Amino acid sequence: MNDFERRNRPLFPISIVMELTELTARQIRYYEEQQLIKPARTKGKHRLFSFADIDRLLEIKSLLDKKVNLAGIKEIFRRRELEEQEKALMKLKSKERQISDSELRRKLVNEVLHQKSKYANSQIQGDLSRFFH
Amino acid sequence: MNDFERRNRPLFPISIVMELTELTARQIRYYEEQQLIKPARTKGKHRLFSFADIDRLLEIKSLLDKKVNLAGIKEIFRRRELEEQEKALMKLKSKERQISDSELRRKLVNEVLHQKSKYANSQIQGDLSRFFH
DNA sequence: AATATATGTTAGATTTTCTTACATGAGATT
DNA sequence: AATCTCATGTAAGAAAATCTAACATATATT
Repeated sequence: MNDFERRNRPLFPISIVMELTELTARQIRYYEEQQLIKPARTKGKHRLFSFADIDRLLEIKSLLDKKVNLAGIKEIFRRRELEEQEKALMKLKSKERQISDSELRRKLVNEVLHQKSKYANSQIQGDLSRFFH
Repeated sequence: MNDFERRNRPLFPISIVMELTELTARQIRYYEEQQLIKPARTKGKHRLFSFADIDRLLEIKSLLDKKVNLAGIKEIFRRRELEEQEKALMKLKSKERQISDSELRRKLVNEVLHQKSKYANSQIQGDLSRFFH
């Protein structure tokens, strides 16, 4: 289980989340209705919250304190997610570059080891060849 | 909130603990009956488990796999708790010793600063006193 | 004044958990 | 072999927790 899975694993019933966040059930459900959080559900439709959900709720609370309305909070979250996607993409690309770099290096080493250099048939080799055999 | 409080905070309903430990409700309740765990309760008597409880349950499971019976597991837990109490005591004592050491140091410094040294009225001071005032 | 937003409250239905009691399979004991 | 003990399964009925939906309301916005 990686960090992402640990943070997003559904674990907590609403009663515990109420305690941890000092929000009412009504507030929590309303924020879900407004799509600021998407807690998991049991088979019986009871909500199950993750650590990530709780963090979000705490942030919602703090932003509401700063008079940001729910639309604003939603937008803030949306932007952060875009940023994070962006970052993930950059990371992926950088990994791809790394891979192709190392691939390139591997090929070059291979060529050198097997004398498949571009210059294998070049003037230079021709020029030097008289010193061999 | 310190580490102890974090590990012992009642958070999880039995359904989640069942998932995390792969134990049945019957098993979990039975282990409680045998006093191997003591989960907290809500006002309405529903069990609430902490991270520490979950760790214990996983250990119970692993020991049962090794054919240790519940009495054995209980004894193992009891011994570990005694050891831990022991350690906590040693730590406390060492802290006390530290405190009395620093107290002693403070007093010595105080004495030196205020010329309350044993030697304040010694020959030596008497000898040097003629060079002053 | 009318509207929108965020939250409170209540009611009835559904889900989850509780306790208690009886059942059972595998080993240990007689 | 019969009996006992231990750990677990299963079922029933009660109680607690959560759900959704609806209506209520205070404050801010238009």
